[in-house]
Amino acid sequence: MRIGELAARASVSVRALRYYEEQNLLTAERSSSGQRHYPDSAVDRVQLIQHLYAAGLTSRTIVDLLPSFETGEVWAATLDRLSAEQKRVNRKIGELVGIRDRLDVIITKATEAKIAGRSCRD
Amino acid sequence: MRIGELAARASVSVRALRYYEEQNLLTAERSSSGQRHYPDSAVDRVQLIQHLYAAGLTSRTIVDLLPSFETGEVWAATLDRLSAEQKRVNRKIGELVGIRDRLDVIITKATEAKIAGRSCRD
DNA sequence: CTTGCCTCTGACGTCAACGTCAGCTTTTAG
DNA sequence: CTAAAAGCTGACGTTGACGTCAGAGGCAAG
Repeated sequence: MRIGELAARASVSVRALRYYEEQNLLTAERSSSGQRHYPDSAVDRVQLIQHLYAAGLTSRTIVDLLPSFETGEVWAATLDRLSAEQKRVNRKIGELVGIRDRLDVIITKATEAKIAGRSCRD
Repeated sequence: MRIGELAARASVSVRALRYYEEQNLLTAERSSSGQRHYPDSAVDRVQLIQHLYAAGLTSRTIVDLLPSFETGEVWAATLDRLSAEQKRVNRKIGELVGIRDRLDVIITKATEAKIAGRSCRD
């Protein structure tokens, strides 16, 4: 498939896909006229990349760790980085859960007060 | 306390504190010579701000929602935004847990392979 | 053929949360 | 008193993941 279709199927912009290629996160076959052509598997790859970005990993880190995600094979030197990222992600989950709980408390209180007709201004 | 001490106690930079003031997230008394003076409670406030940033909230959003966090009192219009942020945070937690689990699988496999002496290159 | 959409390669723009530097005043330690 | 440390106000720099625009070429439909 060409870049537009991949962008649509993976829900990212065309620009993002070209950027991923620039960062060596994604490769493409080229047609004789220079257009990029991707296999179906590229959709999953792009979505994985998106999830890793969302988890706070940088392009540089993703480029190092992506092979491990796809092959399951891990170099010894990579294992440390994987563990480091795991710890980082776990810390971030903790932070987010903390905020979510505070939001829960506030929202619950406000909703109860609303039902009771108190302390919820307009 | 002055800005340097607050920065140290809240583990942020002096620049960050001035930036928070610029964004109306933090106010300070001024001495006659113009120096900022903060109450002890500012430490907690700054740490809360940091956590909200870490949760992916923007300055604009924090400035709107911070009063709710501190007073527990919620305007009706604010309640929707709080819920929206809560949903966003919950989605993000889900994403992070997904990544963490994939990291778990990879690391566990790699570690077992290492123990067994297989598929962990150097 | 040509119209209209897709794609290409640069290359500059954006946005948020600060970092950093300059030049100056205030406070503190000895 | 004096020098170092800390504070002040602009104002420009940084970083990452793209957005956007210009100018040119490619491709299926009528």
